[in-house]
Amino acid sequence: MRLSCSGAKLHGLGCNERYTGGYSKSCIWLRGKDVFESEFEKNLFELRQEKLKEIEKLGQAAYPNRFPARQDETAAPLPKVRAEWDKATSEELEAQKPQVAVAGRIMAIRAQGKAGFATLQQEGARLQIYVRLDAVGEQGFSLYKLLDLGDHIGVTGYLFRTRTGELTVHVETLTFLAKAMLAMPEKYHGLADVELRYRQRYVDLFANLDSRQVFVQRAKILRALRRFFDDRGFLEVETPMMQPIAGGAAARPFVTHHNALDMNLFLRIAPELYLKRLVVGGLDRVYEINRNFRNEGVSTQHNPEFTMLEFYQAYANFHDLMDLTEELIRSVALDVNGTTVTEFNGHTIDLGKWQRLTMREAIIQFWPREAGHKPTVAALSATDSLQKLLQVAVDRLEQAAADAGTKALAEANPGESAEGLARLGTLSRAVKAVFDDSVADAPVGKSVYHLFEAVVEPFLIQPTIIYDYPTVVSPLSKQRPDDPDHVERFEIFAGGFELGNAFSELNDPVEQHKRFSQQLTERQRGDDEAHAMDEDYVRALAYGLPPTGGEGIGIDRLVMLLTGS
RNA sequence: GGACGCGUAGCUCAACUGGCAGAGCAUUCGGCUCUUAACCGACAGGUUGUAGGUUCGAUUCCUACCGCGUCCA
Repeated sequence: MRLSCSGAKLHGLGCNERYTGGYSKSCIWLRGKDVFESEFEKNLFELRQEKLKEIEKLGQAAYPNRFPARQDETAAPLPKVRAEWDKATSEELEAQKPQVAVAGRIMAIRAQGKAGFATLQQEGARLQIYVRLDAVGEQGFSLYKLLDLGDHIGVTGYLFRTRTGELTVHVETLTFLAKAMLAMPEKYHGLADVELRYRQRYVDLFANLDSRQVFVQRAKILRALRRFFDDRGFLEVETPMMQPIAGGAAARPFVTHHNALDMNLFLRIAPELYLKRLVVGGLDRVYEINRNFRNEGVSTQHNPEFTMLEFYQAYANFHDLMDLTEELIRSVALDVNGTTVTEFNGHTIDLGKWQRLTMREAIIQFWPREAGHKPTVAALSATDSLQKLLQVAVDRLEQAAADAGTKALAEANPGESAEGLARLGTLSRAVKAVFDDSVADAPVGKSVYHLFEAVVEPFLIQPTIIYDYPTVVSPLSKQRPDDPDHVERFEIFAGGFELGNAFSELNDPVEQHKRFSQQLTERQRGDDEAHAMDEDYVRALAYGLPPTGGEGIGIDRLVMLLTGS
């Protein structure tokens, strides 16, 4: 049940830091007969092939094997040149005439008769080159004239500054490296089409430097996470991606087929049950950073595959994990950004300052004033009092939403009230849904949980730990010794969404079997995301799982939060 | 699944109340030896998402479908 009870939640929003090409039905390069997306592209491709032949006639290979630009160095040549010489003055360059050899993709090209400029890009860095007929010779200049936006070339020459002060390579030799056979995105607006940006991530990457930056930041975050766990004696492991029973979360799985065994397998929705099997086996501290797959809608804000960190620590409980989590988020933020403060969705969020609330405290604290008097803990603990409470709340919220609508119509200046109106509309619908669900024979804990999701979760902007979860929505968590209706579980929130989920692991095989059976009941009541029975997991617990705390954190969301994307 | 919006040249976008479908960039050709959204000149580029309807006439109005976006579920 790591991340989380409404399967769609945790992997929501921009998974835009990963390569995600290929979900579209639209024409894809080299698939079937639709090689080209238009006549224009087809003509361009043919034209560029002609140009390639011309380039070969100049004695250059169309697809050479290498460009010897200091390949032994650890840093790429072009960014290195920029770093080394960016501050050198025109006079210093004039005196030294530093020889350089750089390669890159042509991102801009401006020819003017017998001379011209181009901008090369490598590893996100750019450097201008200046090509003159009298410096590169007839053959070199003929090659320059055959170049297109997007081509890869290598040049040697010396550095200087132009009249406008830009660091530039005065080219002496030009080496053709590879041709762009398709048109680059429009140079001013760039690649704007969002769907294209996702489908053709490779274009987005070289065309939009901020797109590249998210990859770099993501790698930093993953390094920081691994360092954090490695330093604390955790072992990184990889558990099965294909599972006979897709457990550990509430979500619909993808199905695949194993031919030799002639059996269906599921792509995992969570690694949880396998990681705890490892703890049974004596790997006391383990973590895994890997993909999960959940069979739901596809959009730019919703990816069916997403990355999750899960970790387990034997002899720890959920209190220990609260401390560890705060430390983890704080230290990763400091590692990556040098500060715990981040800007996200117009909010300033301090990942170094946490508050802790029980679920019922949070509902009381965030209770919308339009919904009437704040409820009491007692009212949130029994089915009939909760239903009465919800009935009043729904009536008040619907009335408030209607009043706000009338008022907005009456006022000439909608601006601020429109926002309040949207909030009230959303709130009243969400609470109404909880009310409608609670009327049946649903357990009170489930309604409280859904009420929390409706009135609290979207408003948890600053980092918050919510604990005391109802047992009924937590089939893998250990009950509180003093209150069997609640479990030792917490979730972490920031920026208005769930970031992670943790609990003291249920390690009593008899109780675990009972919980799985309860889930089967929920499934029969129509909850097709309720957990399936996993007898082998119960068997593993029967060998003895030490008291253990476990947690899952959604990496894509953490990246969004830390990069403000 | 619902509401609203959008769909016009390769890209970004115009086109009044229904009256000859346009611009910038990119492409092609010509000119230009310090440009940088280079500039100047010329050519080319279109089944206005698809199918139907209203009309003398539809990019424009109507209906259905397809695709995309935003909000909601």
